[in-house]
Amino acid sequence: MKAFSLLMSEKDFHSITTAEIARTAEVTEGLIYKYFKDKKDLLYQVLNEHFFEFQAKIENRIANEKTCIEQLEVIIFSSLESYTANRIFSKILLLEVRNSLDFFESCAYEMVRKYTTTILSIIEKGIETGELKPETDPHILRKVILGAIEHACLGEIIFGREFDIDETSTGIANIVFNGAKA
Amino acid sequence: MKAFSLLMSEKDFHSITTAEIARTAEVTEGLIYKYFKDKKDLLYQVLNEHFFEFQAKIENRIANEKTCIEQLEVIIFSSLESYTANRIFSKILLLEVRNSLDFFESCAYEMVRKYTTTILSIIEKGIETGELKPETDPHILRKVILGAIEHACLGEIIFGREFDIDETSTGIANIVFNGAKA
DNA sequence: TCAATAAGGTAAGTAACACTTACTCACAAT
DNA sequence: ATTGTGAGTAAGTGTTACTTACCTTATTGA
Repeated sequence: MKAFSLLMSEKDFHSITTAEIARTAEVTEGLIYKYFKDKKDLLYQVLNEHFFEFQAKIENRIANEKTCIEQLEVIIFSSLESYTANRIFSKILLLEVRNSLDFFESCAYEMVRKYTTTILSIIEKGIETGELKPETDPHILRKVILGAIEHACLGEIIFGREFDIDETSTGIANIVFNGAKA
Repeated sequence: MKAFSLLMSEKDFHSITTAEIARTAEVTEGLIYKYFKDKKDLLYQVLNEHFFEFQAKIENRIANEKTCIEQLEVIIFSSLESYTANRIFSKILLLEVRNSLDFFESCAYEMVRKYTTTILSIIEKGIETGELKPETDPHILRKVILGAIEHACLGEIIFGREFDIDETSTGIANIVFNGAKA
C-alpha cells in the first residue's frame, strides 16, 4: 500500500503496473495477490485508509460547532483541507474510483454515503430551525456544496495548481449562503 | 465511432475491448488504428463530436439573453439538459477522460476551456454592471456553478437515477444567486 | 516433542488485451 | 501501362493483470 501510494503520486492508476508496484515494495508480483483481490482492491484499500482519518477528523470538528451554517462551513473548510493535504486520496476519490461501478458496492463507498448523509441531515436541521430558507431543497443544496468543493480541488489535483484554502472556503460559503446577486 | 458510442452506453471505457469495437463496427481490429492513434484517441474524438453540438447550442442560447443572471441560468439549464440528453457524452466528460493527463492536452479540452472562459467573462461582466455583488470572486462563483452542475449529473450517469431538469436548474440558480441563508 | 497447520514468500507460467506489421485489392490520375 | 493512394485484412507481438504450484519458516496443540 505504501509503494502503491508513492506511485500514485507520480502517475495515474492505469499506468501503474503490478510489476512496478512489486518492484517498489521489494516483493514479487505474486505476493500482491496474497493480500489483495486485484489491483482495484489495492486502490480501494488505500482510499479506505485515508478516508477513515478524514471521517474521524471531520466528525470531531462538526461536533464542536453549534449552528447549522457553522457546521456546513466546517465541512467545506475541512474537505478542502483534507483534499489538498492528501493528493493521493483526492486523486483516487475524485478521479479514479468513480468510473468503475464496483466501487459503489465497496465498503469505501459506504463511508462516502455516511459522510454525505451527515451533510444532508445538517441541512434539514437548518431548515427546521429556521437558519436556512424554508424553500431550500436539501438535496440540491448538498449538490451545490459538494460540487463546489470537488470542483475547487480538481485544478489542484490535475495540474498541481495551488489555491488558498481559507479564501476558497469562505468564498464558497459566502456564495452558497448569501448568494451572488447584488 | 458509432460502434464505440453504442458500447459506451453499455459499459465503461476500460472494459470495452478493441476486438469488441471491431466486431460491432464489422471491420477488423487493425482498421481502427488507420483512423485513430489509439483507443483513447477514439474516446476523445467521440467526445469532441458531442461537445461541438453542445457548444453550438449553448452559445446560441446565451446570445438570446440580456442580463448576466439570465445568461448564467441558461448555462445551468442547458448544461443539465445536454448532460442528461446525452449520457455517453456525459460519461466520457465527467468520468472517463479526466483521469488521464493527456486529455488536458487534447483539442477536446480546448473546447472545455473555451466554454469555461465564456462563463468567467459573463460573471465578470455581471460584477461590472452591478448585477452581481462586487465582492464576488469570479473564479469561485464559476467553481460553484460548474461543480453543482456536474455533481447533479453524476447520480444520473452512475446509477441511472433520473431527476427533474427544471427543478434542479432553478434550485441551483436560486441557491447560487439568492443564497440559502434565511 | 513433533507433526500439522498456517503465514510469508517466490518463480514460472497463462490468457487477454492493445497495438503493429506486412500484406492485398480496388481504382483513379498521370 | 504504371504508379500511388485509400480501404481493408490476417497474423502476429509485447505487455499486463492475474494464477498456479511450490518452497520455507514460524506457531501451535496434543
